This record gives sequence, structure tokens and C-alpha cells, in this order.
Amino acid sequence: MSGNVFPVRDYDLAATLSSGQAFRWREEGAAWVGIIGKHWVRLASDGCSLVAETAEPVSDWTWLTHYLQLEIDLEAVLRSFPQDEAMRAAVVSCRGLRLLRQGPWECLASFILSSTKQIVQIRQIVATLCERYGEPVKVPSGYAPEYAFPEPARLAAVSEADLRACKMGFRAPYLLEAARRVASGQLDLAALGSLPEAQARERLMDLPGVGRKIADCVLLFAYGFPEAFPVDVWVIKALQKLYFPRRRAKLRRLQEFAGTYFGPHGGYAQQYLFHYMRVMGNVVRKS
DNA sequence: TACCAGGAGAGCG
DNA sequence: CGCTCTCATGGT
Repeated sequence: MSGNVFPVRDYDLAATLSSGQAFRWREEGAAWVGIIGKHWVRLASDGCSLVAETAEPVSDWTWLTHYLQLEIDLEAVLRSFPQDEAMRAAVVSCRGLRLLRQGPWECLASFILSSTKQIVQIRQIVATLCERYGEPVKVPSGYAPEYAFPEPARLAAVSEADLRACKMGFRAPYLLEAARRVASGQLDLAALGSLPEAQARERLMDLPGVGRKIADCVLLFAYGFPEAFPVDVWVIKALQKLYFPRRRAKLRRLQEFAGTYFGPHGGYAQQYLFHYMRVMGNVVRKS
């Protein structure tokens, strides 16, 4: 076991790790356990710092601070949001919500699997995929075996039927084709980050099964393009209810509005709206 | 049971 | 274009 303490305030681990950006974190008491690359990690927060434990000794923690985006000035991000009633409410409801910076392949593959799936189901499919095709990672003694997210080359070598057996349904051929293009070098994921946002989006949307929404998720959650603004069913509900309450706006119109209205950290604003709507939905449903 | 889920793509008028 | 249907599967 190895550990480290990182001073940071306003980091809501629960909101961040369960908000539908990443699908491999589970709550364990007051802590969160997950896999980042080849590392098993347990994270806990005490308000002014974040405590990390790993299964293996770590000398350079850059992979973790980068993933968690600890260097981000959240206050500055929040200040850049439009000062309207809806955004204020969203920020108050989940202060400390952050955007992660994930590996492009895991992020792309996960969101290909996400289409018309609930978050709990996406987690299940990803878990099955990792158990069957991921490389084992070192875990602390007493813990169940864990696996890295499968490499593109590994998935490129399996059959569509094998993938369907992981319960991903019609998404199987999409994931398979993505794995093949990345494994063959036809799609260079590492190069996308240095392209202009629009070009990177185009490249992603060349993939079958990847439209505007999934491409924007990858642009935001893996590459950190700050203005990428995924518009999904929840965000449509939020934008419709909060900003277009009178008339029914079309997707194209909402897309356009989102791209201009929310400022230089639109992606962050989007995640607050998304989380806010989901939490509100649960509250309403329970009461 | 009926409906919906962090969509995308094909078919149709 | 813009709308509708379909895709596979599980949760509520």
C-alpha cells in the first residue's frame, strides 16, 4: 500500500465520481474505490484535503492529480458561469462537483456504450467488459480482483458476438469498429487533443455510433475542451425548463444556445446542470 | 405493464 | 431537411 495527501478544498468526491462521467467508481464506506489506468485507488476527502491510497508504491502522482484535475481553480470556473437563477441553484446544489480528465480510449468506449442506457447499466456493461478482457491490476490483500479497461487491440481481436454477450446490444458493432480503428492507427486518439475542437469533434463523429453528444462527452471528459457541451436528455430537460419554459425548443436551437450562453467553461456549467437535474428528479420521485 | 434510459442512423415524405 | 422508427437490454 502507498498513500498521499493532497490539499484541496471544494472537491465533492461523491458528486464527481458518481455523476456519469466515469463508470468504474464504487462507494466503500466514506471512501471511493476505482481503477485509473493500471492503478487501483481508494480516495477519501475530509473537506480541506484529499487522501489517496494505492495498491502499489507510487513515486510520481501526476497521473492522479491530472485525472482529478486538482490544479483547477474551481472558484474561477464558477465565477465564469452566467449569473442567472438557474445556474446559481445548480451550483448551490452540488458545490464541489468537478470534471475529471480521463483516458481518451476508456472515455470513448464507455460513451459509445452509454447511448440510451441508464448510468447503472453502463457501469454494469463496463464492469463485465473489464472482467472479461482487461488486464488484471494489483489490488491490496483481501480485495477482490480488479482489471484495467481493455486495450483497443484486445477488443479489436474479439467477435461482435463476444461483445454482445457483455449485454451491450446494438452498440457492439460500434465498439468493435472503434477498437479496430484505434488499434490499427487509422484513428490516432493521442493526436486529437492538439487539434482545434471542431476538427477533433469531426474525427470522433467519423466513428459509427458516435454523434454530436457522445463526441462532446469525449471532448470534455477526456480532452478537456472547456466549451464542449454534451446535450443529452437530462440537459435538454434542464435547458427547456430553465431557459425556454414557454415554447418547445428544437435540439438544434438548444445546441446553439448552449454553445454561446454558458461562457468559456460551458462544459463545466453543463455538468452542474446535468447533476442538478438528476438530483432534483430523485428528490421529486422520492417525495 | 408500459415506459424510459447521459443516442445514432436509416428511411421516408 | 425534419420527422419517425428501430436498435438491445434492464430498471422502475
